[in-house]
Amino acid sequence: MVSRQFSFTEENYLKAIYTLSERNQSFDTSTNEIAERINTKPPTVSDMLRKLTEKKLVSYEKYKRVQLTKTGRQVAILIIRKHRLWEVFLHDKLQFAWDEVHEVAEELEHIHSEKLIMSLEKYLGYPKYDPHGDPIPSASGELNQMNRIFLLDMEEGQNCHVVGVKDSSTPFLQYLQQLKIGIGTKIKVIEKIPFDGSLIISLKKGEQQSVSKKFAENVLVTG
Amino acid sequence: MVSRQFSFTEENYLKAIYTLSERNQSFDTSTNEIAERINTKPPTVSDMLRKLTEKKLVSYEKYKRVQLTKTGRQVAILIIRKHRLWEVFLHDKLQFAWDEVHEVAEELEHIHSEKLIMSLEKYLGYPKYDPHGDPIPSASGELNQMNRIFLLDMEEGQNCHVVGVKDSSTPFLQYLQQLKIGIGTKIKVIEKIPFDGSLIISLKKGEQQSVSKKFAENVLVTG
DNA sequence: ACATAAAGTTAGTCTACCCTAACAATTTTA
DNA sequence: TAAAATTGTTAGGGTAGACTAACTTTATGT
Repeated sequence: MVSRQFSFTEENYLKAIYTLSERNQSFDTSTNEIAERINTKPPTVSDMLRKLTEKKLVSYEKYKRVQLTKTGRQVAILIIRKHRLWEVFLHDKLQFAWDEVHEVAEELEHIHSEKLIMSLEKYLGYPKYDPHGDPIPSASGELNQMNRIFLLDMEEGQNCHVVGVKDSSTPFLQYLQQLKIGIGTKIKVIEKIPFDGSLIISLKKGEQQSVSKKFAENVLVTG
Repeated sequence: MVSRQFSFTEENYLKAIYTLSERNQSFDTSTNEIAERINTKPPTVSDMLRKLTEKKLVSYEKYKRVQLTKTGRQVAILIIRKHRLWEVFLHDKLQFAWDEVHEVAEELEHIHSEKLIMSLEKYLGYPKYDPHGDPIPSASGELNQMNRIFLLDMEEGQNCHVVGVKDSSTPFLQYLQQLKIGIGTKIKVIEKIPFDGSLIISLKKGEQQSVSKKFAENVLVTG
């Protein structure tokens, strides 16, 4: 099995390549994108890509774009699994706020112990999603994507509940908290204003409020 | 406050120096002792000692013995605090066995987050001792030592309960498990055999058994 | 299309941490 | 107390991961 064999740094590269690849739906990424994401300079990334290529974790030819190999993707997904399980622990058990879990999980995700993560998962009750609504991969690396759409794409009169966010910056998460919107919050779309794309929504009986287009395109709900 | 400023490696050196210093009651230690404990070679230790001296974490002159400074000791104790709290977590919450907690805690102890460790401590109910019976330092670095003696030093007829072990090797911990002896187990010393130093003890009503001198000098009990 | 901009790589350094071989200081012991 | 043994340091070198400066390849724009 895949375990114990990669350095802290290598793991971070794999995770970055995975995340960046997922978002460009060409499923690949570039030297500069990686450099920016992990706060290094492009030459450092070039070096690491050579190394990861030798280890058959990425497929890469110089001056071209990078892609994870099957093995590389597997490793990346297991790190993300650990990251998200730790986020659940921090939020559910230690009462960390939505916007505080990420930073600590960045460190915890590198703890190498198969048994630890299996026990943690059991202890947390086999959660399917992390506090931001992102799905938690299974031990075998499967990731069950839910049918998620943006709040913006809901029709008037429809009900839904929040399952995640696109933007997970602190200001946005704090705004959500202020609006008392979190994972699981039920929302009904009352009206969509064509003029500026804003929405009038209600949270519980009677509590209506208006949210901007920008807000609505950063909230993920079940369709 | 002391936080975030030391590398994984530096933290391991400080912890090793602390532990070794405590056991030689001269409260200092030597290059070779450190090298052996952290599996490096003496020259590597020499280098690191120079570095730690510059950072005022140890007081040290070359060819002499090393001692932690007040700051150095404080840092070491906070790492030990983290180590032991994680051990409690692994044992109490994730059901890790006595002899499985140490290795994983070696990694977890280096997670840098004041808030994490304070929350964890609260979540665990402010435990005073880890699963091996070693005391957990407070956030301010105080360590309340209990009045512990070896089982060997008990008198015939006396009652006590187990609070820790001296040897924490896997074979010993597994033997303890087999004997159904753990932290908190109540023991009555029935008889001490002068010939070989072995003891006859009883755990509950009637369940008597014999344990060797070697065994009895590795079990810590309240006196 | 070809000059220029953008992206990516190579070359040469740097620091942290580790090593072996050789040497120096200290402690032990005859 | 002086030779031998132990302990500790210095010198020189290695690898991982980072950097800047200079160069090469690919993409872009009129």
